[in-house]
Amino acid sequence: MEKKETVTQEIIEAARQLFSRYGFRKTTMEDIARVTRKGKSSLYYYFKNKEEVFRAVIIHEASILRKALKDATTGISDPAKKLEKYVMVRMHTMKELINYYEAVEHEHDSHYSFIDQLRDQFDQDEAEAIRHILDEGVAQGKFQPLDTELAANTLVIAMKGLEFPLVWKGSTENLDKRIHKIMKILFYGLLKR
Amino acid sequence: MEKKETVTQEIIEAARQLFSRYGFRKTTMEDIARVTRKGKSSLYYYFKNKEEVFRAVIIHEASILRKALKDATTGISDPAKKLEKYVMVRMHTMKELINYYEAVEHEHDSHYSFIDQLRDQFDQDEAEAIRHILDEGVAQGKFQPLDTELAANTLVIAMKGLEFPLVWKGSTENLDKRIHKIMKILFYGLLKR
DNA sequence: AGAATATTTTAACAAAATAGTCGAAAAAAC
DNA sequence: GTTTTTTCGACTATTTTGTTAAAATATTCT
Repeated sequence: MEKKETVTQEIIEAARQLFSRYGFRKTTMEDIARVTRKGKSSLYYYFKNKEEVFRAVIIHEASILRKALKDATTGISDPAKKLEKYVMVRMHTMKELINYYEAVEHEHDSHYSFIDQLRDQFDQDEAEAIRHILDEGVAQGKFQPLDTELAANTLVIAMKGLEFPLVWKGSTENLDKRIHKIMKILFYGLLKR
Repeated sequence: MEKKETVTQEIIEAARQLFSRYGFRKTTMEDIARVTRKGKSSLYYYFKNKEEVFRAVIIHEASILRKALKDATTGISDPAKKLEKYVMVRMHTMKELINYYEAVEHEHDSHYSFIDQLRDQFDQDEAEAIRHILDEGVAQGKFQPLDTELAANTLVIAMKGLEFPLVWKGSTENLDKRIHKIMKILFYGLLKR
């Protein structure tokens, strides 16, 4: 009945911890089983395979991120501030997810195309969310009239560009400064006046 | 010549990072090789096996800890403050070494007796260092006369007792409070007056 | 109760990963 | 140019790991 759903969630939570700490490769089904206090085989009653567990975790995390972004920006009316807040939260949250990244980026060669699929989906959603903010800005006469779809895509690419150094050095101050700098450049080209 | 020593140190440093992040089990020789930009086989020119690398790392860390303790306490003349500082630094540094712990504690059953050896040696050194501080306190008339050897051993055991909850929750504030509390209790039973 | 269904465990196995070996090539020292 | 030191790739043996199927156990329903 609902038991299955509960256990599924427990497994996802356990897997989330492990994946985020050790990455996909170094996390074994046995690790997950141990944390959930189950036999390794029992996991296969809830998930078809390891990849499915990973997919579930990623989707779960993505929804968390989406909610965080929504919560952080809903109160803000000024589009510029909203955009900056969005980028800020997005980058900081993404900082927690580096290990998934690493797990994914490195063995990108082989058969992990489902990740690319998820990523593309997420990028698309993100571009749309940003475009919405940009449209708002244009409608309010705060932003210059522009191709918001193109601009949104550009911003997504820029954020992805910022992610890579994030993997290397975990210094939060530098990240904030970098974000601020880029946002400022962006705004001075974007804002009317 | 000295090249060998240099490379050995580089390997130890790389292994240190990896072991502390992933633990003994999840760190592979290939991981270490990758970080040091060497072929996996090359490592065996410097170390007999994985266990040897681990041993070298542990020994290195132990010496670091010893130095940190010495540096932190040498300037302090008041034995009570010195003792508190010692415990504080020791616990906080130990916090970084949890992953070694995990790596060791879990597969304690099998052939890792060399760890116990190292641990015993370290405990002994520690007890001696603490006893020295206690002796000083007694000599200065700040501490009640007491069996300093017994007291030192007790303190070592107390610190080890504090380590376990440390594995569970990483909250630094709670740790500080707990340490403070214990130290206070200890001092009120220890200090003259 | 016992039948039907849901969940867990056991045992097994193939494929992948991993620790460790060896000899030969490269590089460095002499 | 010979010797010594260092690196590396190919190979092997062993262990780990993902996955499956069937048996065992627990839970729910009638």
